[in-house]
Amino acid sequence: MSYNFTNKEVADLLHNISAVYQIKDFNQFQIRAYDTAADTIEHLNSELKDIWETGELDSIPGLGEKLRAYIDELFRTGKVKHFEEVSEKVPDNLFHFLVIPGVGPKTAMKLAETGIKDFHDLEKRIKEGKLEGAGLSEKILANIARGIEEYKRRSDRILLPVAAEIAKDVIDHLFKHPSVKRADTLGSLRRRLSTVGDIDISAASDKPFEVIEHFKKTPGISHVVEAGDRTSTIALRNGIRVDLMVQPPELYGNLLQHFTGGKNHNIRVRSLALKKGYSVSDNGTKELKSGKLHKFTDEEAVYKLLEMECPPPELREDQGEVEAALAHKLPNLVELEDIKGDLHTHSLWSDGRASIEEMAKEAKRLGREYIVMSDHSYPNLLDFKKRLKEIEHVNDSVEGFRVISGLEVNINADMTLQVPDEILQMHEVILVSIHTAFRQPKEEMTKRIIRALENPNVDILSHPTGRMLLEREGIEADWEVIFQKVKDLGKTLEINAFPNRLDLPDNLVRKAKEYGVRFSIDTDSHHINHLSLMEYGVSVARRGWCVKDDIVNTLPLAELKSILKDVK
DNA sequence: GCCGTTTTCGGCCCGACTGTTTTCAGTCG
Repeated sequence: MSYNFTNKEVADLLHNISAVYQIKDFNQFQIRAYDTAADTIEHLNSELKDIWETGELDSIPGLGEKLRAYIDELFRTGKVKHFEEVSEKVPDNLFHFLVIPGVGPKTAMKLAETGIKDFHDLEKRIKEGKLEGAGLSEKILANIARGIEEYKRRSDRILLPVAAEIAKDVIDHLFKHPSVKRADTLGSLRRRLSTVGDIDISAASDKPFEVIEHFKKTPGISHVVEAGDRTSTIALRNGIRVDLMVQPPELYGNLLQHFTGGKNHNIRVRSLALKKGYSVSDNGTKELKSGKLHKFTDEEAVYKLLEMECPPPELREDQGEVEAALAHKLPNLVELEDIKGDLHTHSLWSDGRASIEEMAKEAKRLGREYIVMSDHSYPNLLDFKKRLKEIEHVNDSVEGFRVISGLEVNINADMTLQVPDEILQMHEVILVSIHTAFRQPKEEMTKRIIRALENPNVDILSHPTGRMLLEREGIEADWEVIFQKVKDLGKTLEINAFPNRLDLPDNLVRKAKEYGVRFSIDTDSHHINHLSLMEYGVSVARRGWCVKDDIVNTLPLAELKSILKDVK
């Protein structure tokens, strides 16, 4: 008998206990321990419950004796006595208010003590001016009101390419100020996470105040959230927040280093620096003994002073990259330029919006050597032979480029494939994927995928989890069993580059790589414009620590044939 | 509450901005 909690639920619980501790003015380092543990659990590669079941909780950094015992108690009994005791006199509704930007535990407590029931009640009372005497000044109340508006408008997170596009516009605007010498993305956008919350931007300039003033005039701005001497936050009309940090050019490397890494990466690096006698911040690296300040124009130098390699931004999550950088053993990650072809594309023959020839020409223009034309295998709609003829024809007419015949075949809910083997055998590359019955139980789903992989005609498992970012969760399956099977059968796992998929997700890519699995990075293009989305799949692969050799479509056509045997 | 090549106690990353604070608390990243 045990109770189920997702990683997110456990993380939220620990964050809530941290809030309770903050209200009670507990030791700040205890508070931090809860938040650190929560963050670690939220970003775990595997389900915490699975790790608990195999008795390996002690493999998780940041979980000591006490937190491990609490988590054990949680999974066994469904609750934690200590958590209940410590939150006994804390009103539950407090936690509703923590989602409002600018409202932390202390403010939330004041609101809860005033007898406000929930978010909507709060909104109503502020509008009606009924919150005087709550121990909150007018300015604070106005700030909360604005926070509520912002929270309501804020699309939770945005897709990576959307964020990248907005950031590009902001950076273009910044460069219109003559004093701006350099400008880049920072934070989760620079680390290329699949989805991004806030957009962080850096600028190098000797006139930070002027640049902040210029930033306040960014096109599309709704209002200025805050503005200081060299940092500022604005909210755009679409509800997205943009942070700007400015440093003079000689400190630009320090700035990039400080605001690129994830929280845990930064803590690791700065702790390490302290042991070596340095205090690291965006204002320079200070030698503690002499007080000497090292200023760096480039961030590589910050790491070099600490006798480390400079980890690529995508790796700065404290997932082993600090150790690798210290040992000078960072992987040489795959790059967009390494990609030679695209193994998953669609045309007018299924749900694509361009002909095979148009797709081939555009792919060639982008420098690719080949594509797999993998239309859906609609069994009653597709004239397979006629389509193969057309592929042949395009191969004759588009010179120096190869269209490989393929199909994307549904794995039916009953574990059969959408079309019979004789159809599969007519094609050079077969991708399989789940498009229906996403909510099957884990065991059944795992068996369903493995059955499909065991078909000797099948080459690639496409968008394996079926997730749609910001829309729906992926399927539940025993991924480690599947990865082992993919490896044993010599099949390929797809990293789907389409922006709302990015599937496999980066954490599972890393896990699959441990099993020695090889990957393809494919755009799943349905339009010629989609063919250039490859870079987002490459970002996922890089976040999963993939090098060139892990990716089959870095191979030129001649060598690809050694892996995809039916390719002529 | 966690952690260890200064180890089982005594430390724990660093800084910006806002409010009303004349030295600091709260929030955020």
